[in-house]
Amino acid sequence: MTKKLELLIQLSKVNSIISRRLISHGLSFSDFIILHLINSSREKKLKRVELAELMGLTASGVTRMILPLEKLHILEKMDDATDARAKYAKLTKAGEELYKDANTWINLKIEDLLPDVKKNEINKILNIFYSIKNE
Amino acid sequence: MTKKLELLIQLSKVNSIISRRLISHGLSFSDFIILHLINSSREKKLKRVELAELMGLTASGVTRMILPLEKLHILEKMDDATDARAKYAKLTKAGEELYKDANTWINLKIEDLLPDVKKNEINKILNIFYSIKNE
DNA sequence: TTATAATAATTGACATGTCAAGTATTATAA
DNA sequence: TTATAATACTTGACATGTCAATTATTATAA
Repeated sequence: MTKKLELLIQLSKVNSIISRRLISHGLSFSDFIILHLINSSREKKLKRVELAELMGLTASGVTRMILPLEKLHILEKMDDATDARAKYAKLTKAGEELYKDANTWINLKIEDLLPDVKKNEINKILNIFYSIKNE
Repeated sequence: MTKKLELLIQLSKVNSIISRRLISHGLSFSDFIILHLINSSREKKLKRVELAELMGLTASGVTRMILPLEKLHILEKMDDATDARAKYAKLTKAGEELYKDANTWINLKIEDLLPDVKKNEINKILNIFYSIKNE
């Protein structure tokens, strides 16, 4: 078997494990990623297409992920001033609080999952990941 | 933001991209992984719990993944001689052919996705992945 | 301009899982 | 033995996506 295939199989396994273990404050790990990406963006708001690109999902998937977060008033819609097609998602006040709490908890949990990984190892892996383009 | 969180977010993204791009011969990448793990096992058969452990899924998820593959006669059930609870999944003749073809195609595609990754880099990443235990 | 193409988002139908509970069987401790 | 716990698997109800088609709007080329 090729090493690269083994790598992708283990990556899939790790992703499943991570997704099941990093659930907190009523948020799936994917939910948390959405909050995190919005909070980290320059203007604290992101369009569906931007989230889709950042997460490697389809725009459709993002629409479906965002919907329940809006219902729970964790995210809110915002129109784009110059493009009537686009809709931004941004954190509500409650969303910001929730994100802060979840972020603290998740980072502790991650330290637990990956205790001995060196920063330069992480950077090497990230460079490989960044090289994988979405089509 | 912590580097480790960034790593897990990118891992999730890469997993999504991989899952959408490595579809072949009517098999999802997860389907292919099942076939691959069975084919790579010593006795060319695996129980649901074994597959679940190897893939980082729940036994329930494995049951649901295997069902359509059995319907298509790609996999077949086998009873365990010494434990009436257990059911093995093994490749049918058609399943073996399908696996061979998909394996060739997928390895080419992977070479495309990860052209410049060195073997020793892969081994380092694998060691990190192997250290992440499923509870 | 104005027709044509491209982009942003959503929707219906479905795939691929999870979790909690249930069934059947096997292992263990009294 | 035999009651109790543990294991292997499945199922109902639901979450989290995909793909293909559709609507609305914006960009581009003639």
